[in-house]
Amino acid sequence: MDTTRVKSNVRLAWPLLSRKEREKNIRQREIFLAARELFVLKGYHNTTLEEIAQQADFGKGTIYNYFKSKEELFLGIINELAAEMVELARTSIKTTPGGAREKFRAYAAANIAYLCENSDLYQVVMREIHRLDSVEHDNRFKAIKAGIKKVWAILAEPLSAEIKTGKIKKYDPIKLASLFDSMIRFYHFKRFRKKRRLRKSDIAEIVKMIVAVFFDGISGGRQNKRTGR
Amino acid sequence: MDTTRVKSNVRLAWPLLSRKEREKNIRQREIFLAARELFVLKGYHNTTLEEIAQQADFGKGTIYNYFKSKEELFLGIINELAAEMVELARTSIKTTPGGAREKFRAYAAANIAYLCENSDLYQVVMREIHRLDSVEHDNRFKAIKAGIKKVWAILAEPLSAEIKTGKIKKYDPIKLASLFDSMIRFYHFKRFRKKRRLRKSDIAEIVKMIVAVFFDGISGGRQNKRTGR
Amino acid sequence: MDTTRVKSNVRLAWPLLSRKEREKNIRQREIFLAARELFVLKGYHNTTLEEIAQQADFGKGTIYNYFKSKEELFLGIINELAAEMVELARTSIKTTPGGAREKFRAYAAANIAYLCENSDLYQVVMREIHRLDSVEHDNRFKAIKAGIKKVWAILAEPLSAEIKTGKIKKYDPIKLASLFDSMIRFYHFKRFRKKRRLRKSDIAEIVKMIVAVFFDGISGGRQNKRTGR
Amino acid sequence: MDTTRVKSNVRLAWPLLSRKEREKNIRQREIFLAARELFVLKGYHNTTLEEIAQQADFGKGTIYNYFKSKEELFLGIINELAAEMVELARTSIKTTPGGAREKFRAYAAANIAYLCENSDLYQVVMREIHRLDSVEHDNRFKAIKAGIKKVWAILAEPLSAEIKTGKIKKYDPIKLASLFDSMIRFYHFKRFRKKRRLRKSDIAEIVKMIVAVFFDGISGGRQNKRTGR
DNA sequence: AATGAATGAGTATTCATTCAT
DNA sequence: GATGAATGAATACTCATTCAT
Repeated sequence: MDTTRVKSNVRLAWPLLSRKEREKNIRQREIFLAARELFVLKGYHNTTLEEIAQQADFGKGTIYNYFKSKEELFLGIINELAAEMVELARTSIKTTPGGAREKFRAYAAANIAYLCENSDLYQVVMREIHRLDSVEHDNRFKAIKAGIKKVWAILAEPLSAEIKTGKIKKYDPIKLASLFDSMIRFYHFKRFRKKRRLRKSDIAEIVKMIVAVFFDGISGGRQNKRTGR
Repeated sequence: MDTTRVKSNVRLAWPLLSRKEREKNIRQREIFLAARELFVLKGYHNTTLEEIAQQADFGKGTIYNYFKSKEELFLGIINELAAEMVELARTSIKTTPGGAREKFRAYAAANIAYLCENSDLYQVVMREIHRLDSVEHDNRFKAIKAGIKKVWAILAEPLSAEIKTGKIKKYDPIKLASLFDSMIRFYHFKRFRKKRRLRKSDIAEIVKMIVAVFFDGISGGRQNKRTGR
Repeated sequence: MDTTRVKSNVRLAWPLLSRKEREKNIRQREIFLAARELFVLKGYHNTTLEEIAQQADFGKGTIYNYFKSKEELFLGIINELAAEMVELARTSIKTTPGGAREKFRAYAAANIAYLCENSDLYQVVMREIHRLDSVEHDNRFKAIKAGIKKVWAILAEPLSAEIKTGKIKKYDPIKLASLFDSMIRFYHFKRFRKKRRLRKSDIAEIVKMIVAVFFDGISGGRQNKRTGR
Repeated sequence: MDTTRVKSNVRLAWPLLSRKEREKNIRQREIFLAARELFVLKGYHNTTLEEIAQQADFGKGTIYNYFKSKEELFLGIINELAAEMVELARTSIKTTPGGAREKFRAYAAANIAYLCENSDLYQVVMREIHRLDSVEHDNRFKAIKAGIKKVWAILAEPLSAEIKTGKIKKYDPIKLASLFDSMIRFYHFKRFRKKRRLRKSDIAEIVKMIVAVFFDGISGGRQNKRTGR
């Protein structure tokens, strides 16, 4: 685009968006993040648009130039999370070399790290996601439902492969996948015990334990003496 | 009325509660259950006191003779669940003979069965529990936080014992306990995929799988052919 | 009803409504009238529920115990007017002895007198009725549309009869009826010229003129000297 | 650009308005018409400036360069109508040869034809005009009030003349004038019964009937067979 | 004790108007 | 001049809570 600016042949590769559009996106993102932060802090129902506006440092009405309603704002947040979770799973599983164990280790690490960074986001989504069964909101949550299923499908693949080779016991791979997902989530329950930010080593340790238990169980045998706590 | 109330003071033998008090308790319970059913069905925020009153077949004002506020009603429900979960854990673990594996199997079965019966209750609690971090509600949820910790402590005990004998690898028993808890919860995530009520055999199968994975891992070896899918 | 109160055989004929219901009706009427007064004064859009509540001397929420919405309140007012107009027409036409001229004279007098008493009501209805064509409100105004048609049908009857006898010229009686209605309405346009309440003699005079013009036209001839101004 | 703007000062010969001013007027007219169309379609309150701007193909802010406010825009429309109605009356009455009957026939035809062409405009004005009594808007509607009075005065003139000659009965000519106006308006009430556009012959027929009734009344005698239905 | 009518604080949303670009 | 993003006052409606009966 913008062929008039010929001389500078760099950086023009991508724009596609006018300055206005880019600024619009930025502001939309600002509102998005403000809403996220507040939903996280106080929950969906307990957050007023007034507060979101204040947090975003915009007027109340401005928000409606970017989002159709409070609910859409919320759904946007949820769907973003869903999409990122799927992307996370895909990347971890596909690009990590090795077998299921290595792939799952990578996935667990990435997942926990991500949810750590965005642990608040995770909280708010989990907090509200249980409306899933509520009739009226049913179809609005399609995206996240689909996302979860997709993640499980992605995780199930390497399991399937190794089940065929006998390297993994014959369980329903989808069930295993979702079981592993639950185990990852266990970490987040712990979080409400200690508020402190976690260090990388903490995550690594947690991941090691989850993966070890998932693949080898807790029974018997000699085992790493140091980390085994 | 109340022909037992003759001269005799016998009736004090057991109840310790006057007829009035007993009736009061009964009515309180009625309201409690009505609220629970609705919270479950529609979520805390989407349930009005009007509806609860109707469901309980009482006047709206009457509810305030039994509960200080809508929130207290809700906290009552949550705390009841917490107490029951603790009781469930205690019973399963203490009374089941055998080692950790047997005790955990019993606990998992009891827990899932219970949450199955009261799956709706579970849903509503999970739906709202994430406010735990929310500053303003922090202390109101003390009871359930304590309950969860208590459950973990109970579960950790047999693990500790077997870790000492080397029958179980050296992990932090509390972490293991909460990890197992997460695995049980995995079942509930599946629930929003299929609405149908589950049969007893379904539960048994799920329990078998969870316990097997938890204790033995998914790796290798010959394995029960029937359940292993 | 209420056969237990046998002795007093008077005044029990009608009640059918408990004291509560009667009080409810009274309060509903109070709100109704308050709304009417304000709609009249400031128009539908410029009247807030807050104001209505204040005028009715109730809390804002109370209004919603009696009317589903502001719009329903308004439609209630409109429909009431419509119903009363029909009743007015029916009574005037059916019960007045004599021919079309006498019946129309009675109708015009009754109509003007009524709209005089409730001239404000008439104003507000006219003010908003022109939304009739607005797509979205179309079916909500069914009642008043039907009412107007009904009035015309009632008026058309005696005209039809006399057209058959040749006493009245051969025009479409429905058109004549609506034309007469328009002529009555002319009086109301005048109203915005002079605010003062009108005396009975004013109405009589107006009616005489309208009826005279409608039946005999303005052309020619000797004519009643007193009213003819 | 603007090649006309050469040295010559000729272009001042006629317009008295600079090109700028002329363009300004044109744009103002565009906005005016856009607003009119929308007010007509959806009513004053239900039309947003956003929509007007879009319809006029201008930016929202631009409108404020031409009109001080939404209300002024609306008042402009009303006043224009008033002015045109006066002009219509003046032309019809003054230029039509013959007596009152002929003049009134011409006026009725012109009026109905005009309001037909602009029936929507008429609707919106009528829809809002009843605010006339509303205290706060009182003086803003001065122009249209004056317009209506003026129209009546114009109509009253030929009536006066013929009253003096005895050709018309002795009624207050102003009252007669406004009564005739009401009769014309009867046509517009009918409109909400049938949406279809009306043909010229329909108008002619209506006019004939109104004039006939107004001048001769509906009573008795032989009468034009074709139109008399 | 039971009731439910009354209450009004609280909220999402709209839209005329302003103003920086 | 033209623009439209930003604004926030304004408003219909909800619902937990109170209290007179």
